[in-house]
Amino acid sequence: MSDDDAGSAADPGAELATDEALRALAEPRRRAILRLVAHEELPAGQIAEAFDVTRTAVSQHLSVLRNAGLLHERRDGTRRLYRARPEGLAGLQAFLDQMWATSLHTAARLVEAERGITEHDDVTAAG
Amino acid sequence: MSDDDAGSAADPGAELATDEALRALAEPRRRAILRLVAHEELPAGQIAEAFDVTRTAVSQHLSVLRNAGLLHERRDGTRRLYRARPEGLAGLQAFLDQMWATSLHTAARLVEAERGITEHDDVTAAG
DNA sequence: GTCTTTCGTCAGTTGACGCTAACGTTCGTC
DNA sequence: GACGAACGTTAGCGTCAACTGACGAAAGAC
Repeated sequence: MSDDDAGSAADPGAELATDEALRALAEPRRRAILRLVAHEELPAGQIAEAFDVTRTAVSQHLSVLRNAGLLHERRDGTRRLYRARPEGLAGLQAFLDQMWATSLHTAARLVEAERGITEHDDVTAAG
Repeated sequence: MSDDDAGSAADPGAELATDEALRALAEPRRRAILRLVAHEELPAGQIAEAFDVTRTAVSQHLSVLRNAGLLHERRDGTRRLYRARPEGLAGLQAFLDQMWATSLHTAARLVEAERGITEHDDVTAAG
């Protein structure tokens, strides 16, 4: 908490959750897994069969996704059924919405300011 | 394009753009930079001063963000002014929206199916 | 109790990424 | 033309993350 944290978010807790979710989604294979279990609930083995990597790799991906709050796990005997967890995306939605609104507002403001310069009008409206 | 691409998106081009944007946003410092230039247009040097890493590191982050389409660059003499580019987030918005809708729909469907099992009623409504 | 199935976890290796330091480039000034 | 300022780029290094193979744990079948 010094002069280092330049663009800090309003809620640090939400930022941490967003960080995990973002890091989890940054991997293409994890996004593929998420898309797979977004359509239907599937056991780990069946998810692993959909890719040409080992079960181990898929299992680790599932752990990352689950820790990020993006996956819902349900036990069924020896099997573990997974499905996407919509709530896990809420933080990202909020992050993107705020970023979108802020940058759009700034862009509009800059365009207006530049138009004021190029047209060389009186800038009584500004301020 | 074999049995490997399990959860392929509808538009492969959009997927590539989403991948770059997601990888760019996975880094906390890059998100901080993006938040910084979302509020106002800033030269590279001033952005670098906001963090306790070298100009080089910040410059590389700026490159990543720019290549991901998340940043707008404008020359002003020797200076280069940066601001967030809202359009770059559009692909992510679409990705999240679709994922959200699909997983929500699936979750509702599964709940309904399980309710049909537990209540053991006639399932004439299903289908 | 024993065996099989399903799945997670633990070392170990390899590739990717972020950081620093040094150098090159472009622009403005005198 | 020479100099300084503002940035980008490259090479090298350390670290983290993804992958594989081997092992362990939990649940059902016999």
